[in-house]
Amino acid sequence: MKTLGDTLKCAREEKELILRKVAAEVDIDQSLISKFEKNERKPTMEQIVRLAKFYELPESELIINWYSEKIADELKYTESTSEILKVAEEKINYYKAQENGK
Amino acid sequence: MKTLGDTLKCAREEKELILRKVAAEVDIDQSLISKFEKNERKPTMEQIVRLAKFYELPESELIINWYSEKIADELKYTESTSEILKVAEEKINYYKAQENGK
DNA sequence: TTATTTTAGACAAATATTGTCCAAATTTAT
DNA sequence: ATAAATTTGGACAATATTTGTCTAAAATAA
Repeated sequence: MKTLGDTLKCAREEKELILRKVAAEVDIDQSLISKFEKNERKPTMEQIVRLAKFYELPESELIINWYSEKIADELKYTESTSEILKVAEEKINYYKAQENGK
Repeated sequence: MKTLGDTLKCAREEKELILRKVAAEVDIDQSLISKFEKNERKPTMEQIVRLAKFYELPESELIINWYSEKIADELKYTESTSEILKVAEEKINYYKAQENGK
């Protein structure tokens, strides 16, 4: 299972960059970036965008990983998760339909 | 689309109770309960449990609603939501499998 | 070993959530 | 219509959660 952290770490290793260097370029503390790679902290959306740009990764891939991990974290110790996700999707579709027909 | 707030309000009206009364019984400010019913605030899990008990509603129904609304809120203005949910489910299943085989 | 890179942990700063109160608005009853 | 009761909105303080920063320990490479 490839995590957001894995993706970021791979991207950095591909380019053979050290944390200090990336940190300077994207203006994020190197310790934070290390934690992103180890999934100990979640980047903010703005950080995601900057990292995607810097590593030349598709932003959408990172965002999908970001949200799905957030949700997985929330439901990790919960029952009826597939039911919850099913209902969540229904509600989202309902809200979005509302928005369009506004 | 039946919300958690709808469920709580219906339950209260079924029993013909006023907010003040419920508030006293479950020890939650009546203004808060009003907001729960209008989906302006989310109850905490503890409050969910107390309300379910008081109204004699299945706790799991409320919890499913609670989580699914939380997720729907998070994804309301996001793209690729069904992809996100799909990936989220995969990750959850992965984590849970890990837990069992620990 | 020494130098470099990565990681862990503590802590303050910034955000977000929650509970409480009160008065305005709404509804119901007289 | 007025008065009484109920519901609701909004402001604010209290709490909790998340985030950024720093420092030094741990790990890795030279």
